[in-house]
Amino acid sequence: MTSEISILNRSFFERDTKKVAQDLLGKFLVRRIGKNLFSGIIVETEAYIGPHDLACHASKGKTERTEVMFGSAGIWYVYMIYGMYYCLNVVTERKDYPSAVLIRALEPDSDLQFTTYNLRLMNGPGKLCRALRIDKKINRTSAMAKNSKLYFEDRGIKISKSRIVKAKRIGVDYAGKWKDKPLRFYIKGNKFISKI
DNA sequence: CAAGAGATCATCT
DNA sequence: GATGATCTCTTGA
Repeated sequence: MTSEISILNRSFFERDTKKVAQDLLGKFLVRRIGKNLFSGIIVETEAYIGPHDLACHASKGKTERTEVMFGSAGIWYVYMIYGMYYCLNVVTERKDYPSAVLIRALEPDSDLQFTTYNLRLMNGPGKLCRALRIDKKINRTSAMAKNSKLYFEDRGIKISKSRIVKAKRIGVDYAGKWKDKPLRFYIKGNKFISKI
C-alpha cells in the first residue's frame, strides 16, 4: 500500500463545518513562497457555523469583510485581528451559508525548512500566519487551484475519533449561547496546540 | 506558573 | 468611537 498524496478539493470543504474542522486534523497545510515549500500538520481547528453562530463574523450580516464566507467552499478567508495578527480560515458548506474553519495551530513538518523549528512556532492562529507569511493577499483566493500559494494536502494520515478532543472555542466569550459550544478540535496530547 | 495590561488598526456603528 | 476568532511582556506568588 502506498499512501497517495492529494490536494483537498471542493467536495471536501462543501460539507458540514464540524466535519471539515475535524477532518482537517492530520492534513498538511502547504505554503509556497517563491520556489520554497513550507508545510505543517494541522493539529488544532475551530468551526464557525452560519448566520446564527454569534461568534461567527458573518452573524452580523454580509459586509465587505464577511462576504467571502457567503461564497462557495474552498476559498481562503483571512482577516486582521487586534491590529497586529492575521487569522486564516477556509470557507465551508454551500454558497450563501456563511461558515468557515479557523486553522489554529500547526506542527512544523519534519522537512525542517523553517529556520526556527520549535514548539511555539505555529501554536496559535496569529503565529502560524506570521510564520508562513500569510496576509490579506491570500484573502478570497482559492485553496484548490493548481497554482495556489497556499493549499491542503492529504498525505494519508488519519486521526481517529478517539484522538480528537472537543472543547469550547478560544476568545469568544462575547458570543452568548454560542460561547461554550464544543467547536474547537485538537489532537489529543499533541505538543503544538495553542492551549490545553 | 498565573494574571493583567498593552500593542495597534481594520471594521463596523 | 468601540471592539476584537491574539500575542508578548511584566509582575508577583
